[in-house]
Amino acid sequence: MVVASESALTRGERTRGRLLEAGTAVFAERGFHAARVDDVVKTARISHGTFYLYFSSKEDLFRALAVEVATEMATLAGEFPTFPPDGQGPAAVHEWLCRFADLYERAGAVIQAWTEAEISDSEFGHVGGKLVREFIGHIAAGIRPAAPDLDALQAATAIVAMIERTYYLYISGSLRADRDVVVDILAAAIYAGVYGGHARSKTP
Amino acid sequence: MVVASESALTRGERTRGRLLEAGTAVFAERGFHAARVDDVVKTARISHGTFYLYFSSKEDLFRALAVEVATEMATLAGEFPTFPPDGQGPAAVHEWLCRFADLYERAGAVIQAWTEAEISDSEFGHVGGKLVREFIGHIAAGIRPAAPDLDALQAATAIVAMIERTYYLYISGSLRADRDVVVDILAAAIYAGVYGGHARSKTP
Amino acid sequence: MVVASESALTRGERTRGRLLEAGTAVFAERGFHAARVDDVVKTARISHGTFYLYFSSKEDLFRALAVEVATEMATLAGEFPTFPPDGQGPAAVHEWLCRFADLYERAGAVIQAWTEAEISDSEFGHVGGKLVREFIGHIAAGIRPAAPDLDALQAATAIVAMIERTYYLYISGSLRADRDVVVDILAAAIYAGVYGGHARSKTP
Amino acid sequence: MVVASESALTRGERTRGRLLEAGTAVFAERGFHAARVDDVVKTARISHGTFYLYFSSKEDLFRALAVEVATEMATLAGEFPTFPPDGQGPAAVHEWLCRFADLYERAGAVIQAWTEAEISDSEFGHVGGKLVREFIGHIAAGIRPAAPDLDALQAATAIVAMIERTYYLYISGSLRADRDVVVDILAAAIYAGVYGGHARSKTP
DNA sequence: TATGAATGAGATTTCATTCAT
DNA sequence: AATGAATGAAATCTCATTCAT
Repeated sequence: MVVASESALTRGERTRGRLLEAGTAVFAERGFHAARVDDVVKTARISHGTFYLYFSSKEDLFRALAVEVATEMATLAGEFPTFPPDGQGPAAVHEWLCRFADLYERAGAVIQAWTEAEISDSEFGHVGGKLVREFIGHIAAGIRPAAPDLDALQAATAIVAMIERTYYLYISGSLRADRDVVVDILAAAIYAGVYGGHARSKTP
Repeated sequence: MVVASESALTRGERTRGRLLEAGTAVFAERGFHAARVDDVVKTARISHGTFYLYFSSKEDLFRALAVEVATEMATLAGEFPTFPPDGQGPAAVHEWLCRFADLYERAGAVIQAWTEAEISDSEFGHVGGKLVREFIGHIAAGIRPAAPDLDALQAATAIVAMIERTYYLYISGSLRADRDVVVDILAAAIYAGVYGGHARSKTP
Repeated sequence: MVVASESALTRGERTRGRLLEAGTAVFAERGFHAARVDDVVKTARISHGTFYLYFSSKEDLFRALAVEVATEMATLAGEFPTFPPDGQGPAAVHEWLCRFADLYERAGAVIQAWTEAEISDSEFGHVGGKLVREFIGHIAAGIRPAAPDLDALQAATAIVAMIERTYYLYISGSLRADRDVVVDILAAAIYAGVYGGHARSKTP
Repeated sequence: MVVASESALTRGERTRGRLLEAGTAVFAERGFHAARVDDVVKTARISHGTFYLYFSSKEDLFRALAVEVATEMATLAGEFPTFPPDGQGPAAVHEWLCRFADLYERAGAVIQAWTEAEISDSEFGHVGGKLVREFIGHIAAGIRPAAPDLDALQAATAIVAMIERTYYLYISGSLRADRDVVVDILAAAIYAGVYGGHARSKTP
């Protein structure tokens, strides 16, 4: 029998995909420890048994998600714009921050859960630490030309910390501000830090 | 009858204190969800039964610790130095950051656990959000005189986010830097942001 | 494919059934409060975990049993014979009392436990009260034609109370009498009460 | 110092008395198994330690209460009026049933708890069985002269069962009737059973 | 490839009882 | 005679994982 291959994915690949999606949703809602495999399989509408055909454990599912996110993060970090020394190019940073916001909105939950998992499990901690250092390195490379007199690595550290936690506060609802405002806050702070001037808000 | 050594604390108060201490240690080591009451009572060297004389559940113990930490945080925030408009007073901020570091070193675990608990439990989330906004408000009050042309609340948001996450990265080991360096990074970044200049590191 | 022995019950249904049976036995032996889930699962030869797949708690298992018993009780009550006005038909009451005895022997434990549960839990109390009133109503309907001059509902109340507690005394061993004798006592008492005469015992 | 002995009871006796009172109340409200020593000492407003100065265990307290009740029961049973053969003396039975009602109202809880305790503990069971047989014996002695042709012991069994459970249904709220009506129902049923006639209700 | 019933180790919580004061 | 903090055995319940179908 000839089946028109409408879908490029095998059944197994689709099941795996649904589990990854469900995992993202459940880890987002409940965090790593509080998330139960039961929640994941109910969300994905598959059985417990099937779960273990694709992932060897709850941790394994998380690892898979974390790898996905880490890859996207690394890619995004590599695309952080190089600051020209003359203080030009604010639009590029602004646009990059928006892309970061998109990613964080989708994957912030996994990043949070990472933090949570990190405490007890050293493996994630190491991977996470490495990712953070890589991320900082990329940002440092971007700002170095603009301000050679400040320690780019140190400045980048502060910038990364600020970006991550500001988005977290935004997502968690602690900050009562619009997303545009958040992006502006961050852009302004980065400019102030790197160029020593006060970049004014873009959105009226 | 004269009592030789009148203890200032009753037996019960001492036991409660030991449980709070043990709780801090265990939440620090394992995080909120992974922490077991069993770990807490073993650390405090008391029995399971006694634990439930003082706290109705693991959540209840956490709540008590969180209130303690929140109080200390609020106090510290209220003592953030006011920036004189002439760019003086770096020493005061530096000293304040050191005090924050002390507090974070002691209580960071509870703050992390707070984040973790926040996801599923709305009560903590609300309290946490309120605390963050208060904290930001105090910092904003401190920097407002120095740079009236930037939105102090927005700047304070970025600063608080940066401070918190930078210390977190330091404590979690993702940053391979000394504590002095971390304090310097933050001080420099805050100065750059507020005064628009590059405050150079104190430690060579 | 032809399945050799198609079981009418799924595996799950059989497990649930075994738990209900085990519950009846354990509540019978130890009463409601003293019964431990551990006893039930050991009797049913299944694991603790499985128990909680079928019942959310010990109370829940009891509820299920109570519903079963209440249904049987209600059915039996509905079949109480109508007394012909001429004092005929002792055999029918005698036979009905035997059926009640059978039910009480099987389910008396649950009825006792009901009483026990009733004290603290209002839900069971209400259900139990309703069941008793229904039961009394059916008996009242049966005796009304025989003795229209006595308040059938009041007489039925006394009859039901007497039946229940007499069987209880018999089951609990307080009465040192054979079951046949117990049935005779009750039949005689009911006849005496309803027809105003002394129905003599059947067993010499 | 001379103390006017206003109270004939020592402090210890008063404490013991308060524990007995509290025990009655708590067993009444929660039943034997669900009653916690904590409830008893809180009700009596004494400490856990003191409880164990007077009673060696929760069961011991119950035993003491049960003995009190059993004694009162036995006394009351001994005062059941003798039925004259001519069908006179309804007033005496009516009055006796009222006294039983008083006792049951005060001590019914202990009687219920007895039933509950009986299941697991054989000692109480035996004592309870003996009490019931004694009780039945006294009632049998009372009705024997009235109706020599019926087996007085069997009739008494039915009467006792009926009385006990009817009051129970009344106390537990399953019966929605006034106490006077309950007494009347029982009196009527006893008369009908013993004299073979329909004794009509006393209360209009 | 999929199912879902079953498992059992381990977590939380309760409460009768003891003991130092 | 009284206190109440502390105990610990035992009970309830959860959930990641396995396994027979």
